[in-house]
Amino acid sequence: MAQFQSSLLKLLDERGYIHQLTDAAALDALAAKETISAYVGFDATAPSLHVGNLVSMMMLRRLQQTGHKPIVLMGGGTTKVGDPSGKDEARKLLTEETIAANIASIRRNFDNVLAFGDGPTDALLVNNDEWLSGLEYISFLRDVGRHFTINRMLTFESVKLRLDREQPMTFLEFNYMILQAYDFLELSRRVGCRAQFGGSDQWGNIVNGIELARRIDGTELYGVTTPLITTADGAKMGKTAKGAVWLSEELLSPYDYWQFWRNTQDADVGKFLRLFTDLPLEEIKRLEQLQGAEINDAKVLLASEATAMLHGREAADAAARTAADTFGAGGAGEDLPTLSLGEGMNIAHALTALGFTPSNKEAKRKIAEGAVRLDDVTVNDPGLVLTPSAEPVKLSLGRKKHGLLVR
RNA sequence: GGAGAGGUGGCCGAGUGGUUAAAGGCAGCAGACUGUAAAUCUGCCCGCGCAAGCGUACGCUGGUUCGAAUCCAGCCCUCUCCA
Repeated sequence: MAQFQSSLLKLLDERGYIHQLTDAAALDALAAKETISAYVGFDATAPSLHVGNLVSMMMLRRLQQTGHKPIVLMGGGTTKVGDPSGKDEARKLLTEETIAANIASIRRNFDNVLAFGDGPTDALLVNNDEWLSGLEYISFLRDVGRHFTINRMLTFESVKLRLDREQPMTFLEFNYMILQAYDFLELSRRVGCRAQFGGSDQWGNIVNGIELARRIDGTELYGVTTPLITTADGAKMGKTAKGAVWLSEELLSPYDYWQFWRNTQDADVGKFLRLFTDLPLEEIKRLEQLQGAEINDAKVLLASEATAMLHGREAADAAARTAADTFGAGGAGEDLPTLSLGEGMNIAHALTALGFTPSNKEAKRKIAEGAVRLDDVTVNDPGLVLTPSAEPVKLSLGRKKHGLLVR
């Protein structure tokens, strides 16, 4: 493993963020010498980022921690075009209003992760729509388009995949990678951005940008990609059956977010602590070596630190307290999801309303299996009608899903 | 353009007239064991309904039949080979 001089690359390296870098020595020297700025591009297709984006977000945080300037690039313009990779069919195009609303709410995902402002190392948020929408076709083709060969573009994974399957790929989408490369050039011109970070799937796009800037402006730019973060059993991290693990609390409550981290596998604890918390490495080393039930302490710490970074210390503490009350003491914490019974409600409907079961049918099955409890007493009657009581009642499905029924 | 093969539940994949809400696997959920872990074993796994029952479902549209995922016709899409 390379020995880095700059605190930035040292930190990224020892915490496990680095998969590939373009010119390691030069970037290292540059980061050791001066304050640099680097960016990560994010899609604006949804109103929130998810855990899959977290590694890149953390890279920006590390950048700021080591005295550099992070740039969050929102793909307002590129989202209008649609990334051809990922899904194998063309995405539906979003309206400008939706994109703007998405960007505004994604910005809040960063509230506690980065410090924004006007200072030299304060984070900056830019929208590539600023420069992409104003592009003039002919001059863009002459200045930028001539640096891309179709031959090369056709070899890109995202393109090849489509063509191999004979799925249509529109000219619009085909331009996506050029626009992404152009972003890097534009950011280097506008704010002197020197590096781009991204997932390993972004390697091609990053290299395109670096090459483009070298050819047009003669500027040296750098790229760093992160490894694909998988769980110990090989699954892509953050993908659950219910979909993405969202970062915004409107889509996933801080309590559920805390639970997501709390349920990390033993084998992943060290890796995740390094990537997703600011805990010192010596402590992480100690924590990941805990054996048996003791490693649960490390998971609690992981959950609380990760939640605090996103939702604030207060929300993290509340989630931790609720978990301790519910799982440790066998009681019920105040942070559990609650359901208002109103006039009374069938128990199966309540389970579905809380999101514990996908359908009433499934809820009844779970009751038949003996998995449903009211204040820790197993429920046997699938037709049970719940009536509101003064005191909240705890409704549980299995070991992990708990909710409060209130009047 | 020609010839062949095929489109089945979240995914893979069996099924070629009735007992088929559709084998099996994966994923998922629950139970046991544990540590809110992993592994393992067991159960569940379209929806509505307290229930009886009802509604949807095997690419699309129509047809044959008491009865169709299964047969027929047309259409759409995919794959392989030839031009």
